[in-house]
Amino acid sequence: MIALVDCNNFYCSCERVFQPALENRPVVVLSNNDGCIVARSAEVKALGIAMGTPLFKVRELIQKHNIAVRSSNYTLYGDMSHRVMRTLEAFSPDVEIYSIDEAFVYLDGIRADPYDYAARIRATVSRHTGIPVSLGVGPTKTLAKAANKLAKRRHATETSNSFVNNAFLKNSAERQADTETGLPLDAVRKKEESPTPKTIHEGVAVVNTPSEQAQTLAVLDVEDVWGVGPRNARKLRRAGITTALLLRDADLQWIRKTLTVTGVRTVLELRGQRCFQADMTPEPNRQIVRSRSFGRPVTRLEELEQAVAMHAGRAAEKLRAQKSAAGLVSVFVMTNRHKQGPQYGNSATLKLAIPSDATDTILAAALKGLRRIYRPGYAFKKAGVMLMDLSPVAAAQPMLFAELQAPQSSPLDETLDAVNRRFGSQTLRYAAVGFDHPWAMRREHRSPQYTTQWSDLPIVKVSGSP
DNA sequence: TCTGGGGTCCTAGGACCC
DNA sequence: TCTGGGGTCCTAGGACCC
Repeated sequence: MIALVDCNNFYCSCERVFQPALENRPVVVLSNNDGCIVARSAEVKALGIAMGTPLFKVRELIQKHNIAVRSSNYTLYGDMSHRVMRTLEAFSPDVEIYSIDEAFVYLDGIRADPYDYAARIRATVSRHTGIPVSLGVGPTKTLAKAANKLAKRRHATETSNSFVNNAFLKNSAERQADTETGLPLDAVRKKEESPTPKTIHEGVAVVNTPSEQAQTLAVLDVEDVWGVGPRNARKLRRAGITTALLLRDADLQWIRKTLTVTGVRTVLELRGQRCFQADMTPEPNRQIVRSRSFGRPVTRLEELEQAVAMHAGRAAEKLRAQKSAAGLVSVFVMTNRHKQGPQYGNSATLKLAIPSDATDTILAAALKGLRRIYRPGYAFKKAGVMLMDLSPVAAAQPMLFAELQAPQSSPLDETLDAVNRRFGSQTLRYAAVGFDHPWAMRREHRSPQYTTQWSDLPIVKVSGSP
């Protein structure tokens, strides 16, 4: 069996751990530049604010419901994620970290009852980190994902009842029935009690026996299946496949034709056959991208150069961290497509004579590319650097006639990385990055870096003490 | 005023090889 | 008059994930 552990509203939960006053308040966390809402507490979801909504569109709702707003604080979230993952590793030798807030925990060889074990994991993560998690357990990754959806619904029912209109808890069939019958929500909720009382409770769901599988998939909308995106969901719905159960039982030939092999794998996984293997030791990335929107429009080449130099430097750091060298350096700029006015976007890709991980080489290539694509008279919104054709440093292939004496790694970069690891990113940087960045990202609501900055440590006041 | 960032995999079609 | 068959590699674009 495989358990999918998913942190609930992860970024919001991180904020709450260090500011308990947020506990019973609706909370949102914003994307870079404070642009969109990328994380919502249960209360906010219940208000119907969608993932990815631009902040300026819901200003009034935020006022009205006293929603707490935070800029994203990736230093904090990254550290909290690490703590959660370390805790999980105590429960199984095989933990696959899938994203910042999710991990597959393999329970093969673990004797305990899966439900009890999952409940213990949940309680321990909560005690060690303060982060609430949901666990879905099933024989394949896709079924574990499905079980997790069920576990989350249950959890949400328990925590957000004061905000209700729990429309999002039910699948569309039930949503429909609900408006038709006009039944009070509580009555509706009783109808959807778990298949077997013990298998779904308190943020944990186990989907194992054939009947558990069928009952779970029957109440899951087809778009909620892992691997089915909005495009394919529309195709499936047009063909009458509206639930995960109908997808599971669909004709494989037809699926192959309509959704390619990716779809076939998903269907087989729903049938209990493992197609997505465990991946405990992730391969290095095949491509590295660093880009940011600007806090305000940028028109001058010099400012773009500083931004591109910064992205090139950070991309190179990431490259060195995974011990790769890049063969191709690409740079891109674009204007704001949401705005009136002349639009322009372009990219340039340069091939390095020898694959390199050196900041100076990559930075020089990126700036060269930028000067090639820059056009005056445009208000740029975003710039970025992309590294491709990556290979392990040890195996870097020089071109036949290139000079061979190029060093594999520069002592300068090694020092730069060491200093920045210790004193923080960008402590030491190339002069091309510059100093004042009026175009820098906006983060007006950022919380302190509680766990990674001495100066930001939370202070505990004991009552009665000064 | 204000609209994120970073990835992967698959396929079709073109270019090319013998 | 007649114009094969089989293969690889690369890339752009689409779809998905968080």
